Amino acid sequence: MSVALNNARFNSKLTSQCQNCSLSALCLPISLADDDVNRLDQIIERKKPLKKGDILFRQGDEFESVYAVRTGTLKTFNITNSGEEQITGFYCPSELLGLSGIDKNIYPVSAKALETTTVCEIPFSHLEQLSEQIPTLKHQLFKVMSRKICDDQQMMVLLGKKNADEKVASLLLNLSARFKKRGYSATSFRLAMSRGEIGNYLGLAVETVSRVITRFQKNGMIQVDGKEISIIDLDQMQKLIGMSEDCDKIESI
Amino acid sequence: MSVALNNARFNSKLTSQCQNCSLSALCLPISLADDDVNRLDQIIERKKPLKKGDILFRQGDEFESVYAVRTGTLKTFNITNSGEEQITGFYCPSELLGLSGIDKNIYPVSAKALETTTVCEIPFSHLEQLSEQIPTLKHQLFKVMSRKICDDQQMMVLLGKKNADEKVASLLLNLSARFKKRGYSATSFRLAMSRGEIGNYLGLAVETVSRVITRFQKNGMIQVDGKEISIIDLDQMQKLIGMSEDCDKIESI
DNA sequence: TTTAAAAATTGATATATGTCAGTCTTTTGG
DNA sequence: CCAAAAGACTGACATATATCAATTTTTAAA
Repeated sequence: MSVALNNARFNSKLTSQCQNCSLSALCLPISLADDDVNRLDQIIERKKPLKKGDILFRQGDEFESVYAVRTGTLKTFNITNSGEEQITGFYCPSELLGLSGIDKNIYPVSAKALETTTVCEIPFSHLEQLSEQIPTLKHQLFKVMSRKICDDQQMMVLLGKKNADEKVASLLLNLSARFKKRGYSATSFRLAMSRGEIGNYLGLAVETVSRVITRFQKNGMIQVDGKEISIIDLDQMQKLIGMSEDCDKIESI
Repeated sequence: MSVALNNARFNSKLTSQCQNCSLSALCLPISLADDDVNRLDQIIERKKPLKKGDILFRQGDEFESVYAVRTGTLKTFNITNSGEEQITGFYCPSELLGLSGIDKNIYPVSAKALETTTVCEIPFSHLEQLSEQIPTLKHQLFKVMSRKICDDQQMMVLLGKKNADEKVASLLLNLSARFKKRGYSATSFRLAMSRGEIGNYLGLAVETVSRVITRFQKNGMIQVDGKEISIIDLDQMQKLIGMSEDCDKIESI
């Protein structure tokens, strides 16, 4: 992207693709030296785009890589013994997925594209090796995993303590924050997932999700056109969930 | 402990405390060389016992250490904006807590002893440094964190999809498995946490927990005397939750 | 573009679990 | 050892959300 080149990095001698990737500010450890970025770049494989519905990895597959989302969205899920799908997360650009596979060398969930999606594949053994030579990278990895633990625990709070309204509002605000971080609008975005997937993720029936969204719209809190969402009254919404989503709260202290 | 000394390690030249700790098989990376164990040992501080109700660290405190439980039990929890406590985990001997603090350098939860408890404090900066010199240790750390992510996601499935019976049964079987791993009885143990704490953790009212436990007892599935629990019909209980708790299932493939 | 299939919405009803209240039991501190 | 407080249990009732069913809208395929 010429835009990407016309920034502060324009004068860099780097030739790496990571360097030129519009996501690098988010996905690269901030303080990696130029040379380190090049080394990281060399272990990354850019895979061809996934179409909607394509599987990136399957529950039970041997764990080899973690993936950074470049464009699009994925969901991770397990198939429970009773055969139902349980969604455990949604992944947007710049986010890393697959970390849960490290423990047993097997992915404990499947990952599926919700729309056309591109990812960078990062073979974990290489990443781990490289992290031996680059302490900052190692620390970043610890941080990313720690944040995931923190986020998942917030999700536990949501599932255990919140009512349907709070659950849906939390998801919308969470997505909003993630879009914002990537430089997109915090108040107007497109949901890549269906109402059914939202319900599955939040522990609600589809019908309940639908009703909550309708109610929010009648309240004038949001405006909805299919998958397009505009948050009209961000304040009210934040109040609704008691905003200070704990992990987030701490961030702002 | 003389018992500990009378095992295969008796002939070791190691003098470290970790080496002699009855938990070492669980808490030490299995394949650390003797010398590495000694180095690990040197960074660990053994703290004086916590009494029931004592706080190990507080939500918002600066993150400095992770802790390995030696004896006793702790819970981690956050105080939500509305002032309620939400328990995010219980920690038994050999388990590591505090990892969620790495990300923001602040503990996002508090940790409190449920009974008299001893822990080893492991300053994280030292551990991280040491992990640079001992790749196996680094890998173990990644694994521990990955497992935590995996476990938390299972918890999300539990909270989102399971009914009260399944939730309580899942917790009992989960505790059972953890006791078993440490060499204790898998079918007879003492709950360190109150019914209220169980309910809080599982997203249920105390009364519901009480009723479920009573029902299980009437079914002859368990026998209860206050906090003492005996699982009578493990099979039935495993069937109840559809056993193959996913992460566990994969382990057994 | 037309048609079939999938997803979303809405209403009526059922139900699991929460809430409230009272009692009994266990734990704890003096 | 006793008294007070905390925890646990049980029943009656309330309610949020699930389930079922029917309709409308959107998406995907031919």
